[in-house]
Amino acid sequence: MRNTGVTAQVVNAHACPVREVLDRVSGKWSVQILVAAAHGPIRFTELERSIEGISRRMLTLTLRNLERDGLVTRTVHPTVPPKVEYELTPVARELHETLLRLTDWAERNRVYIAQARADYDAERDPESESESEPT
Amino acid sequence: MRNTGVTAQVVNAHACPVREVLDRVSGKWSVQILVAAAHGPIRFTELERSIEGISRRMLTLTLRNLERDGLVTRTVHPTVPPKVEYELTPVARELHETLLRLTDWAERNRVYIAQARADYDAERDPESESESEPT
DNA sequence: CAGCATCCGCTTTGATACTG
DNA sequence: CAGTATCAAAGCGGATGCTG
Repeated sequence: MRNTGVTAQVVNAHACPVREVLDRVSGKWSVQILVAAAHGPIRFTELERSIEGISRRMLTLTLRNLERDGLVTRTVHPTVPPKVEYELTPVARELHETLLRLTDWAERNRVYIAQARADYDAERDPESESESEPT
Repeated sequence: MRNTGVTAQVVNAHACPVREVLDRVSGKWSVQILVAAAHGPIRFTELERSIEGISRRMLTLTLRNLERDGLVTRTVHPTVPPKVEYELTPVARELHETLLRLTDWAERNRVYIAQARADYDAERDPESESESEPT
């Protein structure tokens, strides 16, 4: 995320932006957060619970990065029990749309990929799969 | 890449496929390779040189994963100096198309994001930027 | 409730050297 | 040419404990 360094810049102009996106989205939780927040303003704890596997630390860190990149807005309500809401920015909503295309691709080819993996693994380690017929 | 574990599955059905894609593409070099190979069959060394920052090890590993997922085909030409060519599968080409959308998003909003970052950083560390006016 | 700081470990990556 | 094997370094993520 933070530092791709020189390596990313040697590739064509095609790849650079791709890397940019990826670096911004490749975080283990970034996308989940984006998805969770896509429905509208959401509180810290809400996020924490809807993603669940995430730790507080990661939620905070990722949120910060997202905020830094102008993808989410952070609104603090100075109430007695603190209340902070996060919301996607228009730019992030666009990204979310794009992410949906990827989702679509994943869904359409999920079986293909699973199969490819199975085949590949079966050939490399036939021992663990007695029911297949390599030859 | 290989193991997202339980954490990925607790999120909605929306996010799962996203994670799948991400896990498959989030590798530091996966996308570059996909892009580099999108032009047609390409040899190992060609890839190594066109991506440049990549190490042999990483190129091999990433290529293997891509192959395992059925995203690239590996063709070995049994010639005296070994010749191996990699090519995207139709499925990978589709992914590549989708990646292009992301690229597009990145290009369209690159400035916005850079600005957002600058602003954010300026507010957190005004010291290093004397020319801005925090207040 | 929301968030930060610290420590700690696993995974990923890189450097280097060797082989069919 | 196209890998593979090994080793060490780095980054990322998790657990825990402490605040406003």
